[in-house]
Amino acid sequence: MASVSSQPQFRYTQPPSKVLHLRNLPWECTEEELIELGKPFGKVVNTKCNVGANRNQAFIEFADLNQAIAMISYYASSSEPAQVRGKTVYLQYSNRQEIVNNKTTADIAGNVLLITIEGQDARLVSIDVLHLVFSAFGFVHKITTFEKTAGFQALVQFSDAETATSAKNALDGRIIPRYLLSDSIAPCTLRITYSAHTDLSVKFQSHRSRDYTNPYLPVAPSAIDGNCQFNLGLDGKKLEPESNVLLASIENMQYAVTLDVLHMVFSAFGPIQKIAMFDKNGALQALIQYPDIQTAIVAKEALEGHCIYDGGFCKLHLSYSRHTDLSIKLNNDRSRDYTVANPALVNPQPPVLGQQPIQTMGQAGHQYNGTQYPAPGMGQSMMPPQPSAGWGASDVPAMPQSMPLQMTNHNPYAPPASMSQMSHGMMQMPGQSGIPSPASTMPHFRPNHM
DNA sequence: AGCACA
Repeated sequence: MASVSSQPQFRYTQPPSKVLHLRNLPWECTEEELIELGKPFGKVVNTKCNVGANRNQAFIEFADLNQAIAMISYYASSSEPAQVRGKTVYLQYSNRQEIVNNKTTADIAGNVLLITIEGQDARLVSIDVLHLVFSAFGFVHKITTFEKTAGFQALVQFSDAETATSAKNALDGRIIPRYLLSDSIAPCTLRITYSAHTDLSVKFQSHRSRDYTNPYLPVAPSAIDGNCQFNLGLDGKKLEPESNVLLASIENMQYAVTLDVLHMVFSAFGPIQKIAMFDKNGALQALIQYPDIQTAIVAKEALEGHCIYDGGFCKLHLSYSRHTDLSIKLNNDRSRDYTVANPALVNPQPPVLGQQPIQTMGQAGHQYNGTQYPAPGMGQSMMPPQPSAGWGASDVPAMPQSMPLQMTNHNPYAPPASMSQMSHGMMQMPGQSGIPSPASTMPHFRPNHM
């Protein structure tokens, strides 16, 4: 009972070390918090956080072995467990005697972030979605994407390391908000480190790379047509069971497409029960519900690839939605239930911020399971330094609605400042004022028109 | 909730 020397080491027989191993830490745990935790027991000379596959482990190294013993002993007999922000932290002696800090390029702050997108459908995350996500923290200069053994990755270039750091701190380990992705895309987790790059080289605007500082950069031929898998949801990429609800993506939307326009176009094939419009991947999408699958099939076959307007404008791409019955909360300019003759619903409600029939954009922050993270840089005028909402409540919900189409139109690109000035989706496409509105331009849908 | 290293 006394002899332990050659036994495997169990938790109660771990030999003391001035290094303590901590687990079950919260995501946001910082070096400072580790120091706070250890400080009552001695001098913390080194820490290492975000350790392990889940990055919820850490190490604390004390100056003296007795200090580590004091901490272990204290919590061994304390009725209160060690905690970081209310979360119980489990402590034990490390099996090493000192912390080895391998500072790599991934740890050295820089203005370019290396993003690894994890998830079954990571490759389907468009560069526009990434741009949207990262723009919440400051002007994004450039993005390149590529495929490596690590999976689908992107480099995102900010002006400076501070902006990059705020984005990294806020987004590392988070998922891309669901409302930014097609319904059928599996959750995508972002893993973020610093890149050693300082200035990315982008030759073309394409589906793989963008330079947002240079609107005159030529568009890569591959991005002009054909290669639009990202905008299309998952057409052809995945098995899509037929459905009475069609998902329509509208490409090259030089003209506004209204609910009434969609109703008119899709009504040609049968009665429409419901329509819900929303922005996704920076493009307009709509769900159109027919009473039956057969009608939807006919409509899809007839309309796929056709344009609502002459000249290749507002090209439709259709897929089958997973929905079978849309939930329309209220009738407004973006969603309508044609089956309900409820007077209360017939008159459009006043506009609601971030209104979304399918998902409530205003609550998007809840995608993050209530975990709070620091304010994006753009929020400072509205919020104190440590707001509770991140981009969930104030910033990003406005953006999907205001996102200009970037590849399919040739608007002058919004200047950097506008991104942080944007509020509540009010940014209209610049340079479009001379184009007749669809209200005065009857959409002449022609089945044979390409 | 169980030991780090791009």
